[in-house]
Amino acid sequence: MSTLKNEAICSMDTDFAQWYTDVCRKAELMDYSSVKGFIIYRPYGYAIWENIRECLDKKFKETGHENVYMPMLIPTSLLQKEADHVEGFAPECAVVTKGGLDDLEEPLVIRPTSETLFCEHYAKVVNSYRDLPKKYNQWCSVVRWEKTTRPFLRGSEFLWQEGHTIHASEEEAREETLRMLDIYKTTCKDLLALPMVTGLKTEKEKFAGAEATYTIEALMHDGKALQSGTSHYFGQGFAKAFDMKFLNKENKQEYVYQTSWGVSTRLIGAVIMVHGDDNGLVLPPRVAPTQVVIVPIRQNVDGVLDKAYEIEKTLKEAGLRVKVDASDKSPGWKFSEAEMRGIPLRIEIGPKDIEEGKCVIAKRNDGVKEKYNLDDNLVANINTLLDKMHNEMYDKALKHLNEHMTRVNTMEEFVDVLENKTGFVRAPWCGDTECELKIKEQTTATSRCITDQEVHGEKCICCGKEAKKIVNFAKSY
RNA sequence: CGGAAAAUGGCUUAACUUGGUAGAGCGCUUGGUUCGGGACCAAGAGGUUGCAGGUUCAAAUCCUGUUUUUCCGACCA
Repeated sequence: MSTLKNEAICSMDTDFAQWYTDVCRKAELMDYSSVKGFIIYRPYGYAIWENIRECLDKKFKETGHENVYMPMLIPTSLLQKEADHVEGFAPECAVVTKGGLDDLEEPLVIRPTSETLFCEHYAKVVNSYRDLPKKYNQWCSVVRWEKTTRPFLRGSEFLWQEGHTIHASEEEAREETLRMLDIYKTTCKDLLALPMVTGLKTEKEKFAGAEATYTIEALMHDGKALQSGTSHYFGQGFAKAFDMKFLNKENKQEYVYQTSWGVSTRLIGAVIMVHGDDNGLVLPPRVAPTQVVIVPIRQNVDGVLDKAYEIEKTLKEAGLRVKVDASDKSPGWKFSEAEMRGIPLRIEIGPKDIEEGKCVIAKRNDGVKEKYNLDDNLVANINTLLDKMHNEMYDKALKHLNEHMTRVNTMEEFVDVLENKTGFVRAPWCGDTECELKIKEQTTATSRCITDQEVHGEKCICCGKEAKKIVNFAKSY
């Protein structure tokens, strides 16, 4: 492995925030627009999102969900129907007040999330238990007027999917909430090589209007947590506010049981901050827009480019996403470029290799270079390498997560671990929002999720009262 | 939203303190030689300095406002 450092990218240890920004821009994932918090998703960055979307969309459909599209604008009065919901979202809404040159009768909110729109629609179309469940999803962007913005992690506009389902029973809705949480978790593992910590949010952290919020939390390279997706059980809260009733089997009116769940382009931020290194992005093979880049060496020597294209054709036919870099840059330049963009495998092919009937394949995650025969096994070898890389990346991330998951019993330990070791800190908690706020004030750490660990007489690290839960705390993005 | 810093060809930047024709490196274009970790030669193109005002004979430079970005807090997916 070369020790060459790309000068364009700040090293992670020098300044992690700067490193992150450098990677986003130099890997050409995004660019800034002239409106604060609204970014341009460049082709390479958007392609990652498309791959995430494709994978999830398939799973949503397999589990009986249908895609729909709701309007972007919500009448203010509609957003205000559910008290907790409006209280949670009102401070960060962008509002349209003019149509053409005239003031609007009623201001229209640009959707920060679409619960209210789905509720209004569901209330109209559902009459009987025979109409249930309704399991809709939409892919769209939402707008939340954020004060501090960062590419992919927190934007004023971001791309996401929001699933909204209604059911005839609490049991079925709760099942749905957990099913979608599991789909998120397994997709993160199988597609993005991201291990997730999952659990229930506390009262303070849960979604505005939800009865229960489940979360998937990832641990970034710098020891901070990132909420990467949520799945909510709403009970009948919205149903009552929006009058979503159905006639059940006993011929009685009943309110529907509801869920919603979403993941966003924030997942791209997680991929960058979990897998990346000082040479740039490192993309998990299954989500990488380009899985293999072929770099011809001495490409103007007869037969070299032909061979490169021949390999490309073979790999493409095998369903791999592959590109030949036939630009007239030097090979070294191409290597660096491919590394910066996180392309999983790089095939080097030159006159010497062709003579030997071989090629060199370099792995992005660890830089290991090996020779492979240019024979019928090449595709199989590459697929093996890609799977191996995926597992190595997941295992490395999981190791990092496990090493930064610390159980403590006192406030002193809590502060010490948080400051010196970073990562998730597991601590007993009495269940009081008061204590959560105090912990946040003292340490800047927030509760990320409640674990399912049993409590055996431990005391709350904040107030010393009987603990009710063991909670994962962390500093977070 | 508070505190700090920044904005000059595509990128990194010089000139700003002390006002006087915006300079470089990389990248880009054309031609040629190269090619196993960011190659080289030659000839070109590209900026009026984030935006808006003000001061001045004269503004990248001084003043005011504003927008965007970065970092630190508060808020939040």
